[in-house]
Formats: sequence, structure tokens, C-alpha cells
Amino acid sequence: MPELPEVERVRRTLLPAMLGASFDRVVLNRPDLRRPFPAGFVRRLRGQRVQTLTRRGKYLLAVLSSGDFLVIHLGMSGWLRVERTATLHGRPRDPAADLERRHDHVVFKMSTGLTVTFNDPRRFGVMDLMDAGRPPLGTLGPEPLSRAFDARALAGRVANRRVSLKVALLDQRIVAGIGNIYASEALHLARLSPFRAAATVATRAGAPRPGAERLTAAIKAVLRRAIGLGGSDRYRGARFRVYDREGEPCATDGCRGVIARIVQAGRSTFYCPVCQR
DNA sequence: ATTGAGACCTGTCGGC
DNA sequence: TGCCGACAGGTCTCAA
Repeated sequence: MPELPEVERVRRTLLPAMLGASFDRVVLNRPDLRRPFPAGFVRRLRGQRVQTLTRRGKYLLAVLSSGDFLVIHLGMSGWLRVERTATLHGRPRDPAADLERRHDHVVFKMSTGLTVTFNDPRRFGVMDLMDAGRPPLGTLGPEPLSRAFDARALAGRVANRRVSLKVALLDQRIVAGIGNIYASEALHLARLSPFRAAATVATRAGAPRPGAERLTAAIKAVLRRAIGLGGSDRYRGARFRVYDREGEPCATDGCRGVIARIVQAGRSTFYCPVCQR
């Protein structure tokens, strides 16, 4: 589920439950996610008030009244849901819901009376208390929707990089928050081939090449649109331009191409061999 | 210093 | 129907 637009949607869902509220109870249903929870995790959260709830790339960041930073990454399959009441007993059996609750790994009971539950079947997510200036947070590239991320910034960051453009977009140090879906989407909108060496959109004669302008604009457009649609998952939001559309006709005006799927760095790339150059 | 491959997990889907 | 492999929205580590 989660790339930048989906994480942003989760953040907005969480605001009414968590912002300005404190942790009344914290329950860990297992000792680890991708990594163990840090020592004293429950104790350090309990009673703390959430002062800010922001997003950096694909990370959610809560600054607590104690000064601690609660950091949450949703991994591949993580999400957070907000519920009004604890649903512990007296409910009719619902096999589908029971199955899902098997992966409720962390529960926050907030002073708003709302419960926030972290669910993550694959357990690639991370929850930690850490310094915002430290890696990986400190090594993230610019926020793609910020002013600071423009053609010049992108060009500077891909200079001398021999990896393909697609793989470069997945590197969170170059730009933060893009994942496998929106990398393919942005390249298609920008009509740039995923195979190109990243450095081919770098600076020449002191100015970013045209590809860098198109690509930054496409990244912003694709992400803004997805945020506007509430992100994407199986059941809602985005109709993708190319992602998961192998064999379908290309959506670019006047293009007769057919969407292809290939693998780069172990991940699927969807693209149009005709209009992406 | 970069880069690719493999590891970490569970679930789902399509083919036989 | 059941079994099996391929694949899934992300990092992280390790060897070349």
C-alpha cells in the first residue's frame, strides 16, 4: 500500500485521533516488527502528548512532549486504522475480521477516546523512538512536493549516477517518498525511458537538461493527483497510467504503444516502449 | 563508492 | 480440490 500519497493519507486519518492527545495505553502484541521495538518503548510513550504529526518521505514522525520522536514506517503492507471504541468482546463472529486482527501488532489508546491500531501482515514496517537527524531520516533526499525539489536539485543528485533512472527514483537519498508504482507513473508521464542512465538528466553547461524539468514536473503532478484521490490501494483511488497494465494500450495522446513489464533491480517496471525515450 | 542479489515475512493468485 | 511457484506498494546488509 504505502508510498508517499498513501502515507500522507494515513497521516491525515491519524490527526483527529492523535494530534494534541496523549497515550493512555500502549499495547505491543509481539516483540518486534522488522526490528525489535526499542527498550522502554511502552514506558517512554505512555502519558506523552503528541505535539506534531508530520511526514517525511514514507516516514510518519510524531514529536512528543518529552522531546522523543516516534517514527513509524509502514513497510510493504502496514497501515494504521482509527476506531472509536475497543472492540474486544460481545461481537458476532466475523472470520474475515478475526483473520485481519492476527496482524494487529501495536495498539495506542489515546486520550481522545480513539484507538489507533498498527496492522502489518508482512511485518516489514518499523516503529522506533529516534533522533530525527539520524539515518535513515537524516539521509533522505528532498521532499518531492517542496519548492526545494526542482530540476536543478534533481539534476545535482543524479550527477555521475550510473544506475537507471527508474532505480534512481527508488533511491530515497535522491528524492524521498517515491516507490515502485509512482516511479513508473512519473517516468511515463515525463516520457522518459526507465532504462536511461540517471546521469542523462543531470546538469550540462550549468543548466539541468530538459529531461530533469519534465521529470520533476511529472513527479509532482503524479503525487499531487494521488494525494487528491486519497492514495491508492486495491479498493480505492488511482487509475494508473502504466502500473500493472502490461499488454494494455498506452494512454499517451497519439501513441500506439503497448505497455510492457520488465524487471529492474528485482522490481517490476511498467513502461511504454514507444513514447518513453 | 556503487551496485546487484538475497534476506526479511505473509498472503494471494494463476496454472496444472 | 489441492499443491506450487511467482509475485506484491520497502528497506537493509553483504559481497563483488
